[in-house]
Amino acid sequence: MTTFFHEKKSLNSIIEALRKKGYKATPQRIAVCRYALQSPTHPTAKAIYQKVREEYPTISLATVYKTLKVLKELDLIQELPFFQGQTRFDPNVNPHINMVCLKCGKIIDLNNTEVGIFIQKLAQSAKFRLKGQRLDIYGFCEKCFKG
Amino acid sequence: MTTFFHEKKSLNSIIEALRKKGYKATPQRIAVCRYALQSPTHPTAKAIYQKVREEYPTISLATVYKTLKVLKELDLIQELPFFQGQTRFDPNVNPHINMVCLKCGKIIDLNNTEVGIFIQKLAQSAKFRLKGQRLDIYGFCEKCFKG
DNA sequence: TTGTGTGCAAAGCATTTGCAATACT
DNA sequence: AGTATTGCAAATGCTTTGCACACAA
Repeated sequence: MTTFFHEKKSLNSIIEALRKKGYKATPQRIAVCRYALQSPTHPTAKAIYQKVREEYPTISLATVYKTLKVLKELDLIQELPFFQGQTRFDPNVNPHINMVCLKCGKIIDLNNTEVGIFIQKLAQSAKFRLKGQRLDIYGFCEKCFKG
Repeated sequence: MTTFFHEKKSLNSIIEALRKKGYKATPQRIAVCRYALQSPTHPTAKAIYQKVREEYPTISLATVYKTLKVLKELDLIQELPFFQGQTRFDPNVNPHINMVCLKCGKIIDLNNTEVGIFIQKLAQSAKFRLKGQRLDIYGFCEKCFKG
């Protein structure tokens, strides 16, 4: 079974998760979370910054980076370093495939239930204690291939 | 079936591949190829530079980067951007799993024949024209988990 | 011989850090 | 009130680029 979208976290659960670990739920952090954790576009830090600045004009890029670091620590987000210093952030931390189009640059998540099982079996056979994964496929999406 | 090592390319075939595309087979390039294409350690550009400099003291980091760019273009190497600006280079361009140990930092290739078939099927079902892949699993290798 | 490649130094970027002022809890 | 966080500017580190000289074909 394959689906294309992941479950979005509620803001309240995020605020709770921050406080539980001793982090303060500042308006800047909440704004970054709102965008970073609910965007399906795998945004870069800069893209998050520019979006959040629309409603929070004084926020700095440094704050965005610091917040992303916290979200990573809380396991609410996954960092995906790409080529040319393009690091993207993925709020889907479950085993899934990032389908990366080499033409339009879009990244679509492929949430396939078999994926997790498959890598679990592989890890087990190599006596590897699995903690996370990053599964990218590169190529052309249907639209770009046809066009 | 799973194996841990990939077939190493001969230097002659590499020189041929360079010339065929109009690139000159300079001693610097050959030295970089010898290390980058035959190392199982997924070295960084800097590590390649330091290794090659042992026998070629005048080589510059810029030349290493330029050579790696050429090797990527010739599809002889895969670039793997990691966290904290750590970009590693993998001479194994066939579908395989990079088993990344979060403790010792070692990356071991898992060449499993099913992997390629599995992602091909997934791509097909999503009408995605597959060109390449990057499949990482993160966790602890047997040695680090036991110790 | 000719145009590509090398090596150096400088530039370009993404990300991180130090610190004084600010504001959550 | 007390301490973590913000925002700025500077620093860091990887990678790229421009250019004069060297060299592979």
